[in-house]
Amino acid sequence: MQPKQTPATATLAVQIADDIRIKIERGDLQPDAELPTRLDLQATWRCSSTVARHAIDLLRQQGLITSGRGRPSRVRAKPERTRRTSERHQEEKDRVLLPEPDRAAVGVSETDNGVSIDDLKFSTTYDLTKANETLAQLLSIKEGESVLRRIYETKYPDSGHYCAWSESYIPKKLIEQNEKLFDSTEEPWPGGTQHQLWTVGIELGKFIEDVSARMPTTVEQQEWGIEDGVPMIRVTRKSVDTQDKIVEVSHTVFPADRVELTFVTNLTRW
Amino acid sequence: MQPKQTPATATLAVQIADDIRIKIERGDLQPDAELPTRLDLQATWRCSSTVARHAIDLLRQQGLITSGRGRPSRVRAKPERTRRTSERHQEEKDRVLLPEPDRAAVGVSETDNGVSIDDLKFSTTYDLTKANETLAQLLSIKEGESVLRRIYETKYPDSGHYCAWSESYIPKKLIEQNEKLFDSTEEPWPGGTQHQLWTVGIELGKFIEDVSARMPTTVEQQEWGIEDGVPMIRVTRKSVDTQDKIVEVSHTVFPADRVELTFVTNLTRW
DNA sequence: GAGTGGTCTAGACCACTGT
DNA sequence: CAGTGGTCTAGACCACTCC
Repeated sequence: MQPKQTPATATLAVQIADDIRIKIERGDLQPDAELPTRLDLQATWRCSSTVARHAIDLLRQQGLITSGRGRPSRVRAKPERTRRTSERHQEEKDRVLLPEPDRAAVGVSETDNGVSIDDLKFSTTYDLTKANETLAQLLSIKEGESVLRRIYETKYPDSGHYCAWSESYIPKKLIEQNEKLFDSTEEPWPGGTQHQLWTVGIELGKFIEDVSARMPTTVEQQEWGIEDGVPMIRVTRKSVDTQDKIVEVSHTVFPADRVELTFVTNLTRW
Repeated sequence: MQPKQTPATATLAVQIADDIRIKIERGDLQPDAELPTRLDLQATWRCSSTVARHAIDLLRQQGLITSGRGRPSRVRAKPERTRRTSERHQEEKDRVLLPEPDRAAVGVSETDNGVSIDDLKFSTTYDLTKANETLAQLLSIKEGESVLRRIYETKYPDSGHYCAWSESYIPKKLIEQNEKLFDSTEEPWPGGTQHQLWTVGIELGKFIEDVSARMPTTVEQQEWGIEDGVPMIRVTRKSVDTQDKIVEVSHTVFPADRVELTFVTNLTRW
C-alpha cells in the first residue's frame, strides 16, 4: 500500500507522527537514522513538549522507531526473524522410527520451538493438574480429569529474557503405561513429543494450529525484553491421532519481531 | 500464565496500569465493567492527570480496555473472531472441476478472504505492473517483467471501513492465453483463482503461507476502524503448481481481533 | 448541566549517552 | 559536560455522553 495522507481532523501529535512515518516509508529516513529531537519538534511544529513526546510515543507504539534515555530516537532496523515452519511436524514424525542416536541428533529446542541456538538456558517443568472445562472438551475427557502439564522455557542466560515459552497438556490416562513420560529429568527426550507418544502406541495423523496475535502486557514486555509496538503471536496446537482424537494441546507464544511462521498446505492431485 | 507482579522499579503509570490489569485478569473487573476515572486515579494514587491518563493509555495499547469521549473507560469484551482455515484451499481445488453452477454457489469473498458476510461493498482492481526484485525472484521471472496485479477490497458500506484487503500477483506470460483473466468485470469469478489458473492449464500442488504480525499505523487504524492495542496480521501466500513453481504471490492483512487463522498439517501414515 | 475522557500548554527534574 | 529522552506536575479547554 502507498503512504497515506493524514486527514485534517487528526490531532497535532498524529500529524507529526504521520509526517515522520511517511518520511520513513519513502526512505527519506533510513533505518538507524536519527529522528528530530523533542526540542526540534517543538520548534518546527510550535507545540508543547507533551505533544512532541506523544508523537514519538505513537511511532514507538507502531514499532517504527526505538528510543531510550540519552540516545536520540532512531528508525528501527527490522530484526532477523527465525522461521518456524509446519513442515517440521512431518520431519519429526519421520525421525520417530529411527534409532536413538539419529533421533538425539536434533535438539529439543529445535524440534519444539523452531529455534536452534546453542547458548540458551532451557528448563522444563512437569506436573499433574486437573483439566478445566475448555481443555477437557478439547481432549475428550471429563472436567477435572488428570492431565500432564509440561512447560518449556528457554531463556537467554545473559539477559534472563525469554527466548521461547510453551506449555503442553496430555491426558494422564493416555500415557500412564510409560512412567518415564512423567519424569521431567528425561528431557530433552530424543525425538520429541511424537516419539514419546509412540512409546504408548499413539501415531499422530495431523496437527491443527490456531494462530492469533495480541499486544503484550507491560510485564510480558519486561520478561521477554520486547520493545514497544511489537505484538505477541500465540499458537494453539492440537495434535490429532490417526483416529481423529486430540491427544495433546499446546500453547506457544513469542514476539512477532523475532519469529515468522510458515505453513505448507499440500493439495491432492487430480 | 498467572498474573505477574509489577517490579518496584516500574514507573507510577505502569504500576497503576498493572494494578488494574491484574484486577481484570483475576476477574475483579468483568468485561464491560467501568474503570476508575482519571480523577479517581489522581486521588487514589496522588498523581497528576498526565500520569493517570498515561496509565489508561497503556491499558488501551495492550488492547485490554476501550475508552472514548464522554464515556467511562471499560474493560474490553473480546469480539467474535472469524475463522480462516487452510482447509479451504483443498475445498476450492475440489470445486474447480465442478460445473459452473456448483462453483458459483460459493461467493468470492468467502473463498478468497474467509469471510462470509452478505452486506459488504466488494471491489476489485486489476492492472498490469512490473515485478520488482523481490517479486521477480519469487515468481522465477526477470525483474521488470509484466505481472497482473489484482487488489481485492471489501468494505462495510455503513462505516466505509475495510473488512478485508488483499493483493495478488501473477506473471502475465503464464495466463495470457486467456484474455478473460485480465478483465476485472469477470469478477467474482466462479470457482476463484484456482479455477482461473485451471483455464490456462495450471494445477496447484501446494500453498506456502508466511504469517507475521505488526502494529497498524494511525492511518490503517482509521481505514479499518481498529481500536488501539490491536495488531495487524499479515499473510504472504505463495501458490505453487505441481512442478514446484510459484505461480502466484498474494498478501493479505487483517486486524488480529477479528480473524483467527487455522492451519492443518496432515502427516503421512506409517 | 455534570462528568467523562481527549488534547494541549508550560514548565520541571532525572537518568543516561556521548564527547 | 551538554544534550537526549523519560517521567511528572498542575493546570486548561474541548467534545461528547448521560441524566
